[in-house]
Amino acid sequence: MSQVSGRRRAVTILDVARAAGVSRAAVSKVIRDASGVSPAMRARVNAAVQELDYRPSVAARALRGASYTIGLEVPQVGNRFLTQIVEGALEALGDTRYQLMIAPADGREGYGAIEALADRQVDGIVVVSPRVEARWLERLAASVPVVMLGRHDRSERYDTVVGDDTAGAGQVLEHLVGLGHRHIVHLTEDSAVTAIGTGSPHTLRLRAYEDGMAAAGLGALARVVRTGQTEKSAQATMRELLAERPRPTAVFAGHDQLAIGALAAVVEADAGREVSLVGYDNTDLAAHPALSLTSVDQGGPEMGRRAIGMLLERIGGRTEPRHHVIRPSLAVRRSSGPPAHD
Amino acid sequence: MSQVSGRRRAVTILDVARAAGVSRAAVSKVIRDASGVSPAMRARVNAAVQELDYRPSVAARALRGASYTIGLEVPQVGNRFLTQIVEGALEALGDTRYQLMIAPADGREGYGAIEALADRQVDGIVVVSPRVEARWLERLAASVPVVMLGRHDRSERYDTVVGDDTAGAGQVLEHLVGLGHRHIVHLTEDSAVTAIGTGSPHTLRLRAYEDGMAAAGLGALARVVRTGQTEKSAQATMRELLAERPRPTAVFAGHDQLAIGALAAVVEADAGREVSLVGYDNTDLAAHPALSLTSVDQGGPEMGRRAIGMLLERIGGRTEPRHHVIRPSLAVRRSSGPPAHD
DNA sequence: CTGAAAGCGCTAACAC
DNA sequence: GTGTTAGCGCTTTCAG
Repeated sequence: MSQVSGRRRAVTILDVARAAGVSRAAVSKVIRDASGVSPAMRARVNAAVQELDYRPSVAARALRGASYTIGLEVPQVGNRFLTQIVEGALEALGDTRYQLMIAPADGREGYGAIEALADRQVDGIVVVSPRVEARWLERLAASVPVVMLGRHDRSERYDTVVGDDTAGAGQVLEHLVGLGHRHIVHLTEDSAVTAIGTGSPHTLRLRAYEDGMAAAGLGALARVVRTGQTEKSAQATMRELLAERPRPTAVFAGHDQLAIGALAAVVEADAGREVSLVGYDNTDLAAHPALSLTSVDQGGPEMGRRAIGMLLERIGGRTEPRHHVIRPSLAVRRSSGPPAHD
Repeated sequence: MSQVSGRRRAVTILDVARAAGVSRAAVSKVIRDASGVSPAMRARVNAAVQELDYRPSVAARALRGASYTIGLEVPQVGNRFLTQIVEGALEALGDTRYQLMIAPADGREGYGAIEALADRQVDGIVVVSPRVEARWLERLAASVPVVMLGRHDRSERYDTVVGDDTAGAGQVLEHLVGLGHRHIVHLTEDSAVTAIGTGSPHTLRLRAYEDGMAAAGLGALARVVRTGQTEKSAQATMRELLAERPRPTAVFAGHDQLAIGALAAVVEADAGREVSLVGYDNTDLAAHPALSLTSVDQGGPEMGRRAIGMLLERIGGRTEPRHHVIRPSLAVRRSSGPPAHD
């Protein structure tokens, strides 16, 4: 009806049809460039579209078919690693007709953001939060193509893209042990994150840490310290570690955000030369010379690109699941070095 | 009809109505908790909703009325300042029934992301990119509530939230001049950004820089250096500045990302004590002890919160425009100090 | 090659 | 208080 609070009604396909003196169906064909339209009609319709500045309603389209929207659920907008994934995804979407929509799940627990995406009839969903039940995800995947990032358990219903967390953490351990460290602490998020079945990346990193310590004959020295998921809490936890005597000589953080928080405590205590620090994700910040954080690169942008690629394949009709594993590599920087005292 | 490539058809309101033995309208009323439903019916319907795991289609709803979606257009997903805005926005959306959807405009120029949002029938749009023509925005605002962030020119059609860039940059100049600096360079993005009418934040910061220099009797020493929008390019530009003799003693960067890039060059050259650096935005990184960057805080989260507040008011019916200005404050840290040699 | 008509899932009038 | 009905804007058979 009339405009709500002075809002203008949008131009519809009917307006265009009338202006061009053709049927709605004809307009529809032209804008989708479907076959079966004469050049003359195409020209008339296009002119009318231009003239009226017509834009098809995605909602109406979605009701019939596709919304040309890819949804990406992210647990935390501020997370640099996720940001890299998004950049890769955008790149892969490039000039397809699909638009990326990011639904932030910040704070609110549960599946709200993912459901919001599904409710909006997106054509495919990339899920990043690892705290999602596999069952639930399978149900979701029954109605819309899904690719899950960073989850190791495989499903018949959805695709996955993961880094090889075991290998990555293994490289860290080799590096630190190789430098001569023995008192190596693993700093990771509280157990909620490492307890999600065996599939969570952080669980695997934790296992690999324990295995690596054991393999180096340091099993008895292995020590896992939990902290919150923010930089601030990692900083606070690291302060406590630095107050201990003897101090651990190296800390392997579960991800860069924790590592960067820990680094803050190290800088405060001016203990840079005494304790080595290694992160995971090789966030762009890690390379900053003021931080120079040794970190495992697991190719965030590549993950994003791959995820989109798989989704587009699914949308295109593929039904067999695919699972892609990315090989990580360690970027060694100044935050790690030989222990000060042997 | 039947499922596309094995995809399950979603439960519709009709399924629920049948299961509950009532009409579709009744179901609709219950799920929107509109008035005029008996407790008994409400119970039956709710049971059926649970049973079938029914979720209303947002697309279908949008066709009639609201999509309960707020769109936020961001020019760059990796930008920490934008991230803060998003966090504020999420907070303000809290437990309203509105869902935030972020449309990243990364890279692609033009209004693609904003249009994508509008096409998807969002109930309101927050626009962050300052490179948008006022005209175009006014047209958009005629069909959907819009609030524009960081733009100084006022419109009758849309709301705005801005920091007082002139005051913020003024504080920086006072700070640096007060410390005794005379060779103060302003590092800002290439002219495309500072040339968008008089409304762009960066134009105002630039003006305030020039005015501040002049007011301090340093007009002749004023020097504006342009760089790209990435950390890397700021770093490269800063390297060149550091290679000059005499070096500038202070650099005021147009925003933290540039400042952080510049800081990388400073750290590389080990010139930390010789050149002061000030940023703008007071990004969370600025507070990190390894960077400790002096920066202007313009309340990103507050901007996000305010923007959402205004949008909800518009959606609620307000039609007169509102424009909100946030007072910035300077966070002084170790990156700025008195010049080494006078 | 073109147009008429049915219907996607939902809401809002309006009858009953 | 409850159900019927007419669309919202678009795509898609299916006749012509």
